[in-house]
Amino acid sequence: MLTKAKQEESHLLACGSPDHSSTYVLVDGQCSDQHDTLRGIDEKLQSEIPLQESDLSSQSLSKSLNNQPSIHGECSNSSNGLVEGQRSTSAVYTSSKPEFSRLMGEICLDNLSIKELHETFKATFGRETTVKDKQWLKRRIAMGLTNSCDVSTSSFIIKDNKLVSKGGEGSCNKEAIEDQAVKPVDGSGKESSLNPGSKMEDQQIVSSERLRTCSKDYSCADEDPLKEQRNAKRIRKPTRRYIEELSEVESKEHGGKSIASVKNLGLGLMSSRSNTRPVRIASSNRITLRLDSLGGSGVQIPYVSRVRRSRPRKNVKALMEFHPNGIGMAAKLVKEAVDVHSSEPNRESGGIVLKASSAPEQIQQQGQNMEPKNKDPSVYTPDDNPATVRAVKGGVRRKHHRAWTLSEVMKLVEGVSKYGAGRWSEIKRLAFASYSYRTSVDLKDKWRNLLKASLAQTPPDSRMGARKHASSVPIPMPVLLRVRELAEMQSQFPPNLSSSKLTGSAGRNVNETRSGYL
DNA sequence: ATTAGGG
DNA sequence: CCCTAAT
Repeated sequence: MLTKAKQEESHLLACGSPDHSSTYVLVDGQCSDQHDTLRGIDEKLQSEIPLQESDLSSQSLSKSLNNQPSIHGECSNSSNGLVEGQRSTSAVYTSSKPEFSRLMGEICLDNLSIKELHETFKATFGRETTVKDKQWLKRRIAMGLTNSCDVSTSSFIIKDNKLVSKGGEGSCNKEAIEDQAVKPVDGSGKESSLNPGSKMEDQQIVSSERLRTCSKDYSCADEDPLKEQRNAKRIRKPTRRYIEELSEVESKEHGGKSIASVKNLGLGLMSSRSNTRPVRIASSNRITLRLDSLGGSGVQIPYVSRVRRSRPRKNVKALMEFHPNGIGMAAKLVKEAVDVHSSEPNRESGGIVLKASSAPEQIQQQGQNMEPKNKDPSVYTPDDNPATVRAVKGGVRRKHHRAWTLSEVMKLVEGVSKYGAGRWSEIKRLAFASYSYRTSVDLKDKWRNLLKASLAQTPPDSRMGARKHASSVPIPMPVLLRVRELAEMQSQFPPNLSSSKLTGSAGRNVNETRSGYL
């Protein structure tokens, strides 16, 4: 067992970058300058390809496209062997990935006309292309869909931005490249230097996870007493909310009032605090109102500038029991809020307040979270910077709403294909280890949306001109198709854990297969 | 602590 | 996204 794990680990390490996420360079109409630049480059690239093909990208390309059939073969062999009695979900899901890639890369794309290729390209990258070269189109699309990152595009992008030539690296660090693609010259060095750390982390997590999975598989015999799920949805009490989602209107009004109410309540405790931390009343609406409705005592609590909520909320609830009296509770809450600020600096709460004191925490945060900001040019948002929280305006939004990147989506899809829909925590820990935002719930939600989209994509282009959906990333249809496929598949073979009482060889194959993508 | 669903 | 209920 242990030795096997060791082997796998080393294999993993040998495979180079564990981050197999895609590196397609997306650009869409929103950034017009880049758009134009890229457009021009498309043509340029077209002619450059032969050259690069000969040296760098030819092997990587062939690796990404041609190598997979072998993996696939190996995989289907193993699964055929063991699918007999008890089905191994792992094996099944794992096999679907290469299948998909091959499908995309060879079957689909090969049969498409140039026009169709153009459409697919547009769907995949969110922009048009004028390139006529069928091969080139197929490759780019396949790349975008396959998550393979070693391609000519990377080197070329960097070249265009006059960045240090990363082209030498056969294995590309996607995040670094993407960062640089967006924010070429300035302080990006900091972030890129941090990347190796994340890579290591990723690897370690993966390998340890693999161990865990393995042992679990062996320990669990087949059990199927509860096989009813999937049919009946979980029934739940008609959910009763504490308070309706605040409307902007309400917020405005309370923004001004809360000051007064605070003063009236004479929470002197605040004034002492206010020396250290600038008062932020505008943003306290939400919590305030919530407390208000909870306590019923009309308490208004400032300072709690949109705290992470998950933690404080618990406390609020607990406190409610013992402090029907609003003031005492309020005091405690304030303290809580302060604690949160100091110990858990995060975008939501931190922002402004932290800016006053010092910034080192932010750096640390960046390092820990390895937030690949602005990975995707096409979904670039101006206030994407965690530190650049919406300051003045009273519109403290929720979690800043990070648009899902195509690469994120694909990671998600891949994760679901590997671990099954529903194992969000697993997917979170593995596929999304480097994305600190994106909670498992986020993943779940996104998957739900993807599913919806994939099922309702029948009318491809009815009316409703292309005005709205340009804002968010247009999910490539192939991906949607895969989503649908996975959904169907998983409804048939519920990812009932245990699933595999694999024989040694089967388990090994599964793991090896998976590492093939890393 | 995680997951499913409703909002 | 957020929130609650269920597990």
